[in-house]
Amino acid sequence: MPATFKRTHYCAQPTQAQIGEKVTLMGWVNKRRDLGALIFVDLRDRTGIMQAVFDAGKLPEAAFDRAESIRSEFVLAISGTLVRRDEETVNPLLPTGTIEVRVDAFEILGKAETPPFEIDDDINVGENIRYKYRYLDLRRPVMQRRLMLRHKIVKLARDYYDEQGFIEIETPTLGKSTPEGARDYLVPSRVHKGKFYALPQSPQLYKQILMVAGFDRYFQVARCWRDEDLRADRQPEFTQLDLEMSFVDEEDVMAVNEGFLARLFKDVLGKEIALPLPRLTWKEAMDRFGSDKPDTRFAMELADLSDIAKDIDFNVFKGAVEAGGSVRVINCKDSVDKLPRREIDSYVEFVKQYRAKGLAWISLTASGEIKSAITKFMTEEQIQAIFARCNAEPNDTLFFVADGKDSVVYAALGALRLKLGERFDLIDESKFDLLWVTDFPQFEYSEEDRRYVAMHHPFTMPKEEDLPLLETDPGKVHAKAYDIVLNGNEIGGGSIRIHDPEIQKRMFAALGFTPERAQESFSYLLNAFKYGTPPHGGLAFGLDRLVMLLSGSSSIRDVIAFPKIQNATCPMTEAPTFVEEKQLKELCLEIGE
RNA sequence: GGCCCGGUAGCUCAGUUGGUUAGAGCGCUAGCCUGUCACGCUAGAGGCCGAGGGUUCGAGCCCCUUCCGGGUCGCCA
Repeated sequence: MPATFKRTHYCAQPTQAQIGEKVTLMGWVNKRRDLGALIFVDLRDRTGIMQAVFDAGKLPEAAFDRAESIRSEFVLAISGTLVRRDEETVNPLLPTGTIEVRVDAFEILGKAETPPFEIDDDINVGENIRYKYRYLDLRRPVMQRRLMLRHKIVKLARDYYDEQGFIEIETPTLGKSTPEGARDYLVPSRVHKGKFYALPQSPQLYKQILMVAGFDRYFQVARCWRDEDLRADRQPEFTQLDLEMSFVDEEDVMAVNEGFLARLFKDVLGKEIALPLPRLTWKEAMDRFGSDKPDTRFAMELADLSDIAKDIDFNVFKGAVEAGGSVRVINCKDSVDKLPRREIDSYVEFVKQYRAKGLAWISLTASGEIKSAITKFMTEEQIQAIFARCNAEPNDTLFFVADGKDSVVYAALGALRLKLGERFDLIDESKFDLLWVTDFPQFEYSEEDRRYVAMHHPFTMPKEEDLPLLETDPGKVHAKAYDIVLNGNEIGGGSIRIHDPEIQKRMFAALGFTPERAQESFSYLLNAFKYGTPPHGGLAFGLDRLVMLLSGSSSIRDVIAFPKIQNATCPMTEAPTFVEEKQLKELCLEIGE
C-alpha cells in the first residue's frame, strides 16, 4: 500500500460539508464512463458510490493514459478535491449525487478480469454461478446490506439478552451422536478408531446441563448442523440464537423473547409491536389455517364440515369421516370469474402432492348459479348448511378436501390456502404478523417406526394435567412447547424441559426407549440431572430465517455469506471433496461406493 | 427416493409444424467523443444449442438414456 494514499473517507461518507476538502477514497470501479478526454468512474465500497472525475486537461498525460486502462472492478485509491456538481449534472438517484471527486492522483491497487456477471442489484443470474463467484455476488449493494443487517441483528440480540442477565457460553461442536431427530453430520476420530463425533443439531443438551451447572440464564449464537435435504429456508449448517433459563415457566420464556422481538422490530424496521403477542393453540392453528405456522396476514380460514358430511351420500365425504378423519373447506372469495377450469384442475394436482386423494369444489357464480360435480350428492339443506358454514356468497369458490386422516386434510388445504392467497394477492406484504403457537402435541405417531416419536424433543415437559395420559393415551398428551411464527414462517421454538427424572423415565418409556438405551444415549444428561436440577426451559430462534424475513429476502441463502446449494455442495470451494488416501488410512476408513 | 420446471454467446433470454449461414439485450474488444451517470456513435470478437444414443434426406426443436440447476413431497426430534 503506497504511503501516499491514506483513506480519509468511505466512498459515500463525504457530504457537502466537505466541499473543497482534499479526500482520499478506496474502492472498486462500479462503472466507468469514458467520454474521451473526460472519464467518470463510480467508485464503490460497502457504504455506497462516489463519482470520480479524471480530466485530461488537469491530469498529467501519463496519469490520464493510466486512467484509460481502468476497467470494471479494478481496485483504486483516488485522491482529489471534493467539489459540488453543477446543477444540471446532479444525479438525484445517488445519495452522493450532488458532489464528486476531481481526481488529481490515483493508484491502481488491483486489476480485475472482466467479471462473469455484472455487479448490480438487479441481476438475474443463476445461483450456481453466483455462488461460484460468491465474492463478486457479495459485492452487490443489496448483499452487503443483508449481511450488515445480519450483523446488526446479532449485535442487538447480544445486547438485549445481556441486559436481561443472560451469559453467552460456547458449547462444543464435536459432540455425541444422538438417536431421534435429524441425521447427524459425523466426524471420524483419529485417536479412537471406528468412533465418531457428531456435529450438534442444536446445543440442546449442553444448555440444559448449563442450567444444572447454575448459570441460570444462557445465550449463544450457535452454529448447528443437520444432514437432511435442503430447501429455500433450510441449509445443512445454520445459526440459532439459542437460550435457556432456570426457574421459569412458559410465560416467562415467552415474555423475555417477545421483548427481544419488539426491540428488534423497532430498531431494525422502526415498527412498534404490540405486546403480548397473539397466541393460538396448535389445535386452533390447524383447524383455522391448516398449519402449525399459520400466515395470519389473510383470512380464507378452514371450516370443518365433518358433522354435515357424515350424512352426505357421497362416499368420499362420508367415508373420510367414518375413518376418523374429516371433511374441510376453504372459501376463495370473489374468484369464480377469475378461475378458469384449467386452473382449478391444476389445484387438484397440487393437493395430491400433500397426499390428498382429490379436491372437490363448488363454484357459486355471480348470478347465484351452482357449478359443481358434488352437489348432486347433497340435499338442498346440506348445500345451504355448507354455504352458511363458510359464508359463501356469489362469485365464491369452495374447495373441499376429505381424508381419513386429519393431517392430510390440514396439509392439503393449508397449502392450497397459501397458494390461493398468493394467487389472489391477498397477502399484505407490508405486514409483519407475529404470533405464538402453543400446546403442541407431545408426540406424533411415526408410521415408519411404528411408534410415537417426540414432536419437539424427548426432554419436553408435558402439560401437568396430561401426565396421566403418558401411559394410557400418548397421542392426547400436550406439551409445554411453543413456536414463534412470523408471516407463516417458524422463526423459533422452545419448551419447558423435564427436570424430574421420574417423568423423564416415563417419557422415554412412552417413546419406546428401554431404560438401558436411554441411559446409553443420554447418560451425561441423566447423570447431571441426579445432582440438583432447577426447573428450566428455553427457546431457539432460527437466525437465518429471521434475517431473511427482516431483510425481505425469499431464501436464507441470501443472508448467509457462503451457502450450500440444493445438493449440499459449495460451488466456490467445491466442498465436499475426496480426501487423500493417507488421511483415510489414519482414520482407518475406506472409500465406499 | 418421487413429482414439477429449466439447461442455446461471459450473463439473461428468444428461437414458429423439424428446413439455408442459430439471434437479441447487456457485458467485452477497438476507434471517435470534455459533463456522463442505462453516456452516445461506429466497427468487431464471441456458440460442442449440457452430454450420449436414436428417428429422419435433414434435429437447438421429436424419442430414449444420462448429467447439472431450481422448486417441492418424503425427510427436517
